[in-house]
Amino acid sequence: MKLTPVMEKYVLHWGEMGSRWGVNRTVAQIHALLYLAGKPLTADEIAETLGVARSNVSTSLKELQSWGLVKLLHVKGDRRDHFEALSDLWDTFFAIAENRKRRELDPTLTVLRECVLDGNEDESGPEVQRRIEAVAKFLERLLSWYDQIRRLPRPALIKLLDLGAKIEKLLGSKS
Amino acid sequence: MKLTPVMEKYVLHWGEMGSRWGVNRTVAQIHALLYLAGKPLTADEIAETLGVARSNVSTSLKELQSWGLVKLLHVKGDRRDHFEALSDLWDTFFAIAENRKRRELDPTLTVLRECVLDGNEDESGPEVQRRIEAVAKFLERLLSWYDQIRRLPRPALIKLLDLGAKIEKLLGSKS
DNA sequence: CTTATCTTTCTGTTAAGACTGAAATATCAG
DNA sequence: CTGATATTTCAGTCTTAACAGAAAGATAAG
Repeated sequence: MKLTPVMEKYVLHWGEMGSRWGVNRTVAQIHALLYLAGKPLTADEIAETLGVARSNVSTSLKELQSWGLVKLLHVKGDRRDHFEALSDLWDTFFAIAENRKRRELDPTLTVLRECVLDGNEDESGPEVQRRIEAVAKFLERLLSWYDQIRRLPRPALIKLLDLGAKIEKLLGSKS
Repeated sequence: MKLTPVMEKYVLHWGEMGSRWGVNRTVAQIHALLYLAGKPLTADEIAETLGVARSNVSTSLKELQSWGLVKLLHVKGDRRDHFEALSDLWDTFFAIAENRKRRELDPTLTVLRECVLDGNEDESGPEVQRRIEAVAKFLERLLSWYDQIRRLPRPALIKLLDLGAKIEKLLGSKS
């Protein structure tokens, strides 16, 4: 698959952003490529297009699949695996958010709770304990909000987004 | 400054999370330490407490200040600089969000817009252009929402958070 | 069963960036 | 101005993680 200048720019930038977000550059590039391609590609095509080792593509695809961002499928009359990215951006967004939450936020919350529990038999005065509890509470609040928002039907989500700060009026009147 | 077991656990975990989020581990640890300390510390105290080089602390503090997460202040009768973390969690949250947005999302949006503009003289059919535009629009929407939410007065923010999915009802009735 | 094709795992290399310790610079007191 | 103290910059070392290439492992066709 040949990349046009714009496609290349998009793919390269996505890779760059990926590495800032703790995502392997190649993984991000592959995801970008699959998203743009809009049709299933084989691992070989990907490797050739991006100029990376075949083995690297294999590993990256596995990771993308584990994140649920890429699906494996087969094309009739072809033995090779083909790969395709999610096309819906909201699905993509939540897939990423969900994974990051699970890998980063959830463990943090666990540790924070442990810290709160251990607080009693620790010499770090009440002030420190209060601070740690505050962080725990803050994270819990944020996560529980996210969990609820995530389940909203798509139209409600969009409405909420488009409403923006005007939400303030609604809040004021109702609660 | 001596760390109790709980404080150490908190600081170490925060450092660990930092590195996952693309933040230097030491930077994150220092921030955690300052948050827990609740009083201004000197660079030397920090270096000794965390067991890292003094120079490393200097660089990290500079970064934390540039993010607006840590303030420099002086204690009467002491020539040394003292450092203190923001104590309000919402302020901290938005300081971090704001910086990440500026460093990561804004540049991405710029690139996406360039891609859309360059799309005309590019050979990558209309389907690819449509996809890139979709991403640009999605990001724009998200960012504009964030910009508005960020400005909400604290109580409104909390109300919004506590409301969670019940927001759906409000949305349905009003718009 | 055998061969051809495709995929994954493994190991050594390389590159990026964090970190240290030393040297340089700045700031204040006397 | 001089000495003492505090801070920053810099150059080299060390660590970590991405990556390529080779080898091993699957899987399907014939």
